[in-house]
Amino acid sequence: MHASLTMKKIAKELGVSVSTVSRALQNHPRIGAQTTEKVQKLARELHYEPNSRAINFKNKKSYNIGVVLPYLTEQYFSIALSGIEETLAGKGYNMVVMQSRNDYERELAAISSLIRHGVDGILVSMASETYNKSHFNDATHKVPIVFFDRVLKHPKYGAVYGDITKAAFDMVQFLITKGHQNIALLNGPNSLQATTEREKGYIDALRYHSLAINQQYIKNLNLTKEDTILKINELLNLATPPEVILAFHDYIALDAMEVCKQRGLKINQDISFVTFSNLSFCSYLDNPPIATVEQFPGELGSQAARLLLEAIEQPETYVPREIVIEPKLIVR
Amino acid sequence: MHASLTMKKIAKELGVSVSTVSRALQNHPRIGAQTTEKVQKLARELHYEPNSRAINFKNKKSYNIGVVLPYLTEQYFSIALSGIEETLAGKGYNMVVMQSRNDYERELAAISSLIRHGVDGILVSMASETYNKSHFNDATHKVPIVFFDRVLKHPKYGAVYGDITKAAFDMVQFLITKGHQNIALLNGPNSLQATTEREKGYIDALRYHSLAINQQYIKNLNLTKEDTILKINELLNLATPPEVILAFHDYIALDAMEVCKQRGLKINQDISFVTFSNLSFCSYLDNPPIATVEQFPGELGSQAARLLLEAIEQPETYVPREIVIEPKLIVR
DNA sequence: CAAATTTGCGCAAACGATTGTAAGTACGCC
DNA sequence: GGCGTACTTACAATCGTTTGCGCAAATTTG
Repeated sequence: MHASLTMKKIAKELGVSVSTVSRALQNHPRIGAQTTEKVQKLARELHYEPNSRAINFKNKKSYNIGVVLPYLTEQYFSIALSGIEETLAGKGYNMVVMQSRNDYERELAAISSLIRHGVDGILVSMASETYNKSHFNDATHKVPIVFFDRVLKHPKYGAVYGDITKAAFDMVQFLITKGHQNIALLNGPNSLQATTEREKGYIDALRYHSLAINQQYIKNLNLTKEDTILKINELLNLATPPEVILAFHDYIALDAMEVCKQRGLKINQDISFVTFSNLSFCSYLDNPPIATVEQFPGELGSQAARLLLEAIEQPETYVPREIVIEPKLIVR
Repeated sequence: MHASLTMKKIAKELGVSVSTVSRALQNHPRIGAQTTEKVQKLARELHYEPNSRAINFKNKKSYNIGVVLPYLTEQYFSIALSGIEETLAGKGYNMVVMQSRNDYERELAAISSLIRHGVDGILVSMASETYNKSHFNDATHKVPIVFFDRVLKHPKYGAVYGDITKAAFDMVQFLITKGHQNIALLNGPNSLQATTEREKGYIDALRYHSLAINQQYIKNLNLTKEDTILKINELLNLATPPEVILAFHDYIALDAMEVCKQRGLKINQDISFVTFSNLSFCSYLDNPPIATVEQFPGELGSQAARLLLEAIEQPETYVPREIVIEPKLIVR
């Protein structure tokens, strides 16, 4: 492995100086044509490749971007990651990926590890358990940070996210116009901004259509399966159980559907579901959620990557800003 | 951002030399107690962090590992990636992820990009369209390569994979003991080693139980949905259509099931499915494949990462080797 | 033909940290 | 008091590349 071929060797071989080799390889005009040719020929023959570690050191850049997200195995995030990869690859950057597993400590460790490894910037989709946000503040003194999807809204950070309030509003409005009245909301954890916005859209739509708001229809989940089962049972045990359940995630809907089936309810007949994530496998279900919201995670990731690259490459003119991606209602 | 605090500044501030600062921060015994204390105190106050780019340069290491796999969005690979991340993080390494999208050119570009970015080693799960393998040979002159799952078996490379032949054998044997005779195989593309092995296990099991091998029951797919639909229709159009179909992937089974349903067949009644990947959402199906093979992708990734780290950290004693992970038959 | 300009190339510093070697001081011992 | 031994710290080289500057030789100009 690695004979460690440097410019020095090429220079010695040809009896010229290292600086001449360097300039010849860059086609610098101050180097003569024959010398340039001679150097490039030998470099090609020896398969010379510049030492990226030395170049990174000199340029104070690594061309690596850190990405911190809750779970790689969640399709939503892996699609976002795909979008990020695509955008970065086009600009010569690679991505270093770490999972927070929705854990604050891990998120902290991931960010500091990325900084220690010398990434040029960081894309973050926050862990649901992140209540203390000061580590982002510390980190941003070192490298620019852009949030995507699970964002921290603050003028200091760039952020790319979907308009959850509107998505929830549209969804509820769709259900109302379909004739539904008893619509429950299986919402996410309180720590996520999206949870608040989803609830707002839900309430706004009910108000807009002059329907009563039943607080018992609104449940916040903590992302564990037990809690989902608990909360769906609470809904089904109500005097007037909901006809439609708005689940913030496909997997939540699936778990809830299981409970319904066990209780003898027929999905899309006795009770229907709509969701907030459009995962590919749902189309294979016999009774899929009747509607869903496409949030374009790939686009989210891609835009966030673009924003971060701007922060890295034009730091003088860059102003952190927020980009909103319009979600789209999909009726099955 | 970045005031670029270096040892030089600390040294100047305290009127000592840079080397003293360096050694004081390492608690080197040659530096006096007060000096060490003084340096560390100031470093703490100024939030000094060593410049990782300079250290990477000096150590000729980046503590970054490249990972090239077909698709991030395939749950199987994202689980493997999770396993890789976990193992690497424990050893102070981060991972740089790239997708080949099963395309040879992209795989090539990914590997050379990783090398240019200075990763210390590369984990690869090969693209299905990779017929020419010479780029791996070129790359391994620069950094060690370890394959996982979709491996290239060659003494030069480490490799971690599942025993597909045994898995297929066990699966077919299970079906035979359940009384099935007409078992078809929807296999992967020819370019993948696993395809050959799966076919071998399938044939071995039939032979072992003295059953005839019907070549019409064996179909190789090219991973496009159209091809899957075409091949499943060919199977169903046979004079004696199969009772059970062994699909090499859950998504293939799902697409095939769709076709069956459209043709009025009842899943798990008129025709059954078994698969070779145990994706989480299948448990939510009303009629899931009756059996599947758990291949432990996380374990695969984790072991591959361990092997690669060995190649990187003990290059003198490292000998490339193959690690086989025993798959497990799961009956639903 | 001398002066001015261009052309071609090497020297050396720089990036930030590590580390072998040297050099200085203080101490104890005979 | 001189010398060996600790002890403490500084100097300088090094990793591989880039780049400003300077110095020759070649060429053009008046």
